[in-house]
Amino acid sequence: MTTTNETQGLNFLQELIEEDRRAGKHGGRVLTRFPPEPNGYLHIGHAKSICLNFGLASQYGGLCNLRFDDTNPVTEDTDYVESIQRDVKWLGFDWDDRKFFASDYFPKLYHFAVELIRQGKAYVCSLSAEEIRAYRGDFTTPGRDSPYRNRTVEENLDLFARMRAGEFPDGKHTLRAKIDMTSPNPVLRDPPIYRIRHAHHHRTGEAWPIYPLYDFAHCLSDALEGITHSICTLEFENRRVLYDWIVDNLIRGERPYQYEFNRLNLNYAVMSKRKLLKLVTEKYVSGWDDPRMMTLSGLRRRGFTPASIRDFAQRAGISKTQQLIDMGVLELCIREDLNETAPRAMAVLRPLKVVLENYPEGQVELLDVQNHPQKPEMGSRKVPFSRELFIEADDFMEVPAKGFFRLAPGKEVRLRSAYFITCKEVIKDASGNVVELRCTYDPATKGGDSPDGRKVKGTLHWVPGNAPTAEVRLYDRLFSVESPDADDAADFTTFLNPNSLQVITDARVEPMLAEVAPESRFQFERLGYFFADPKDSKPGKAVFNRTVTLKDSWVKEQGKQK
RNA sequence: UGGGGCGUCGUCUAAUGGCAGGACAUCAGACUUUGACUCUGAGUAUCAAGGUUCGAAUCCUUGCGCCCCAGCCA
Repeated sequence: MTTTNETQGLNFLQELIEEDRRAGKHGGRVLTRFPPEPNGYLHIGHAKSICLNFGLASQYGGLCNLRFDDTNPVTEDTDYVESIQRDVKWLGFDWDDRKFFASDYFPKLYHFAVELIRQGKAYVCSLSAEEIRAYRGDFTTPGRDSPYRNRTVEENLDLFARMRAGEFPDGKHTLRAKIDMTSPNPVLRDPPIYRIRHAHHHRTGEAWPIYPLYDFAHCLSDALEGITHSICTLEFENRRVLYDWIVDNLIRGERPYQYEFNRLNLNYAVMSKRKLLKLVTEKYVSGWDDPRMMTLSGLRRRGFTPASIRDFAQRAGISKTQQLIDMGVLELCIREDLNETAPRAMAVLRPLKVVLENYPEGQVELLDVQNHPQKPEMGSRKVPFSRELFIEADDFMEVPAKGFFRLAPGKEVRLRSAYFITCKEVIKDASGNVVELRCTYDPATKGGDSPDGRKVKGTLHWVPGNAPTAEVRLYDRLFSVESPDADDAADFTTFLNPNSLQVITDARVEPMLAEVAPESRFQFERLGYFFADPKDSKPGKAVFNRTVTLKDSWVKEQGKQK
């Protein structure tokens, strides 16, 4: 899955693991983990981490655990646990029976904490949250010791036991690691490792009134599972010394090590869970699986394939520099996949009626149309052709622009796999809108080839005049600026793209498309790749989501002419 | 401001003291029954200044810029 491109070197983590294996570290073993907190849905950035952790493991003959980092009961929920598993599986990865929860380790973590107290390296602090903050100092001024720092081991043991017993209200005490209040790294200024929280936990219920904090729980969970390489993102870099301090004090022998790589950012999108949550709860989008969301469930509903996302993660790459990937890369990945696999079909988004004046009234021909121009093995289908049809309104210009080689008065074009037609007359309504084209067809060009060898520049897609309708949802990037969250002053929602969703309820589609099963993928020729919506599409009432457009050098050309 | 990290084409990523390469994007062209796909070609980069060296993106020094850290979130 993570195949190393031959022209590329190894990334720094692959190098590091290879060095470790050469040196016989961990006995040559590789065990990684993907550690989501179940407080939101997975997004494309998580996909990079999943591909990395599972990919590295499989590349080096190891395994990757799925571990829910569920140490904060107030934000976490089983719905999230389920969505995360669904998404990881969908992406194509398997944790077998290695599904773990940090909450499974609560008893062991509690004993580790007691052990730390016994070593004189942790104490119960009775400062309030505000006081702790005040005592911590800031970047330039060192912190001051808590007045509770020198409680005896016995007193700490007693207090911690009573915290665990639920004797104290939230916030009354914390258990803190006793490290160094003057450290230049604020992470080491006696960080709290347990807090009192009388809350319902999605798995342990009311069993625990105290919960470990990330820094304490994560490294020890890694150690308990025998993780060798604990890979996280760059913002955890300053915490590595604390990771090491805890592990060094509590784990003997084989131990995990933390390494950091760059988080993936995409332009014209937001990636933080907090912001995605806000989009959902404040209804800027229809839900976590809104096809405009860069969540895995959103991308899935948009029509992205797991392979395209894996390819994307591979192309993004791993390093330690800030990464802002161009949306074009994601689009390339899905186009490349779907170009190979998606059968072609014809749909007209903005129908313009065409009447073929010389085509016999009442006649219907079933024309044979290829399902894929480069893949005859994908077969063909029949599309009914008759006197009345629809073409795309955009494919006609009464006064053709320079370089426009579609239909215009007096001009001849090809209808895909059908006939050459020539526009004879333009019919308008009272307000001057073009409502119908009167054309003639050349019976000798059946199938789209002219026996006399005359060429035609444009080929248009079409549907029969009695074509069924379908709903089509056109999606565009959710934000109109490259970095919606770069501006601290303005809320990111002010940069939402007002045109990110356009719903067409009366598109006309070739008959076969109206009966398609949900989750079918097609290329609508000349328009883009479309996906029958998993929730809303039904045979007889089709709803298509546009996954991505085709590249369009005509709109680009028009842009240049302006 | 103290600490931690990072600076290579517009973007992402290689080159591990020895020809700055690849991908995306861009531009030009070929092909085309999808203005798609495919193919061909082009331009574009080592943050800066010094130093070490036969030779520096790589090593050293100084400077500059960007990111992260002052939750009882992860």
